[in-house]
Amino acid sequence: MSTKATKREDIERAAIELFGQRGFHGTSMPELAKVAGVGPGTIYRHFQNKEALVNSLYQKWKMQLGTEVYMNLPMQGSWRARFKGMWRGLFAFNANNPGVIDFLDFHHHGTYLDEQSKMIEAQSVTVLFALVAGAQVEEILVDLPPPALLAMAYSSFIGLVRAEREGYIQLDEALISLTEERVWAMIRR
Amino acid sequence: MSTKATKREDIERAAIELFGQRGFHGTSMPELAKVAGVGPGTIYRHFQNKEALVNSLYQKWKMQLGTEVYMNLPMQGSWRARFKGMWRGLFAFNANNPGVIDFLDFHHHGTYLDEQSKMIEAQSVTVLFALVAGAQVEEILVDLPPPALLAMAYSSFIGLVRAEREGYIQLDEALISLTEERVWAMIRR
Amino acid sequence: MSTKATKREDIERAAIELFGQRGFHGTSMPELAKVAGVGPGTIYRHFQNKEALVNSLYQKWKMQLGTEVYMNLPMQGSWRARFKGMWRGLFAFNANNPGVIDFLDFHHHGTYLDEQSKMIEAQSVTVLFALVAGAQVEEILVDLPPPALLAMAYSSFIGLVRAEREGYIQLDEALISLTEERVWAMIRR
Amino acid sequence: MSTKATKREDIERAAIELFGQRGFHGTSMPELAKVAGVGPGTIYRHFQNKEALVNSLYQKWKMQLGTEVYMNLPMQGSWRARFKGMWRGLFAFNANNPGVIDFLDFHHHGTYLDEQSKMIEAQSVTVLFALVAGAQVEEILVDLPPPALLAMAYSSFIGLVRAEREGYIQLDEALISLTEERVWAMIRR
DNA sequence: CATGAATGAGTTTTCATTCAT
DNA sequence: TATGAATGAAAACTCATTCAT
Repeated sequence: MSTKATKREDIERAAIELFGQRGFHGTSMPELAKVAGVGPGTIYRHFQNKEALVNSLYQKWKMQLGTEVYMNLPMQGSWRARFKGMWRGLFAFNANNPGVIDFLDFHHHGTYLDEQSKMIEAQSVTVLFALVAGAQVEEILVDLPPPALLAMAYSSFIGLVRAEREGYIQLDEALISLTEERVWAMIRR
Repeated sequence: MSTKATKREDIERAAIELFGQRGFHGTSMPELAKVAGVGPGTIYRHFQNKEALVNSLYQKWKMQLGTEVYMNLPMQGSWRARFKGMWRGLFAFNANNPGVIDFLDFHHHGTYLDEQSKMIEAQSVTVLFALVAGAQVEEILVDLPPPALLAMAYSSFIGLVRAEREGYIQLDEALISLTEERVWAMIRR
Repeated sequence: MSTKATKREDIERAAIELFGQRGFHGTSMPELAKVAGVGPGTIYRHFQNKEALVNSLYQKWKMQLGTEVYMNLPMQGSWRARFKGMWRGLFAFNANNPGVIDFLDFHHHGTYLDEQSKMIEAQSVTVLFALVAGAQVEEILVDLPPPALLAMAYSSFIGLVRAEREGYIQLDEALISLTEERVWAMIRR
Repeated sequence: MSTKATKREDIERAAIELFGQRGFHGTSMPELAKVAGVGPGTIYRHFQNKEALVNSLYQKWKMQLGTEVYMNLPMQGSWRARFKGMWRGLFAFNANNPGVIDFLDFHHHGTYLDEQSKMIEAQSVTVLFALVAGAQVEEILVDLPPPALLAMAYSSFIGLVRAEREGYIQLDEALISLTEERVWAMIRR
């Protein structure tokens, strides 16, 4: 566990937190450095500049989210089981990586995202569209445009995470389970 | 149609557009002035400063949204009819005031929102919680914490608006009707 | 008494007051217009610009001060009587034209004074130097460099005016008379 | 001799010079930075803003002036000796800290002075009033209101400093001594 | 490698001045 | 002639980035 690795992680943690709360332009580098417990100059030993920092984080976590959620998705079970896996995977990811969902959602359409970030975003969307379309072919999911279906389901997740962050609810096992049932009721045929 | 009113409206339109797309800190005043077609100094004849501008818009539109959606809400009809009214009202509002939903959602948790803005936000949330709780007492809506139920439903709306803005879907009458059915399926007992 | 004359006078009065209190750069034209009770544009119908306004006032009052003080200066009396006349003349001028002494003193060395203003300033100084030198030749005044003698005497006047403006003293007949005696004691041989 | 201390001192020197010559509002920060030989942003690393800068300087030098002049004031000598000490102390201060007297006099009544600055000003005035009143009780000084006496004496000092700055006189030992005699003649009973 | 003082380009904001009414 | 809304150049101030230590 070298010092470099630790400092870099401190910076990344602080960046997720501040970018997720105040946004990219609302977060200054000296502020970020202070929260990370490093000097402003140190950030530039690990990231070329502010844009490189957001993009690095966006790509890392967008891919991480995809990976973790897919790992929770049983490939041979029923569609219902798969959805259950995804839903639980999303909340597990959020619980294990606090602030990351906010960060990803906030920076979703930033003008500072580079080609790589946009590509990863587009790919993950494409994969999900295909998944939904597949379930529709099998007459499992309701027959709406996949982007609409996905938007409603994923936004529901986002909304619940936000509601918890704002202190309105507590996302425990029971609530995750209940909400999973309701969202399934929304999207299933 | 005085010049003053027109300039102020131009500024407000440009601010809704740019703040909604790039955020508060991501929008510069000269940029905003250019889009509004006025000189930078002119903005300050109508709004004390940048913060006063966002807050003015936030308050105006948050209240407008509440008013318009409630006006579409039949007070003596069934709960189902009421929900249908609200859902249609939300999309009508979005269609009539493009960009405003994005603006309100983006600035929802800004550190630059003043007390007045936070109060309006809190009030609108309180009213909706009460509405949901009422429907739960009558065993119409599913028995989840009202904030959770509301978060899922409202976020679904937000998600659909975003999906349209990003070009994935077209929010026509048919789709609004279908999504209304699906969201109702999610929240009803 | 045309409207124009009145407005111009209102502007001049406001300018003397504000320039004398906050200085040239510390006074804004809209502010000045408000105190004068006119629109900002109106000032520019009477004065080419802000600099022309100060210079006009500086020249007018510097000359007026010279004239009034000289009119109180008996040409055939004793030097003592002449000084008494000047001293009384200065305070009479200050009483009749409140704020003007502050204005003249404040703007004494402004970079915005034009050639004409500087010439009037220089002339009035030259005349006074000659007067002092004359009294020294007659062995009436103490033998210091005229600028030094003048600086001490005139500054004493300024100091008294300031002290009254700040509320420390009341410049009534008695005090003017007493201070005249003391300043004469300072400068006489 | 750290770089930080030097830069801060450069800024303070430039500020005394420019504020003393052109006034607070007549001096721009970039201009000040250029004279100080630093970047505009550097000023803000040492002073919160322009007002904090003037106030810091005003307080520092007002107190320094008081201290230095009092140190030259023999406590057991005659009143005459005390006055001589003060008068010499004032000119010594002016010679050692060129521009500071102009700065203090110019900013004496600025609207940008904060409570702390006004308090220091008020305190120094109060102390001097008491000193004068004490000398009057002992029938040393002439019986005028202390503020009037003080105004005349201190203004004479200011007038002499200004006259030198404008090139009319040279404040050498001899002239300081002679003016001291004349001012004493003015204020003594 | 890490730092943080220094920088200057860019931001928010002010204000002298203009000009359509 | 008087106005005041509008302007844009210039002011105060911020902050991403650099570089000497």
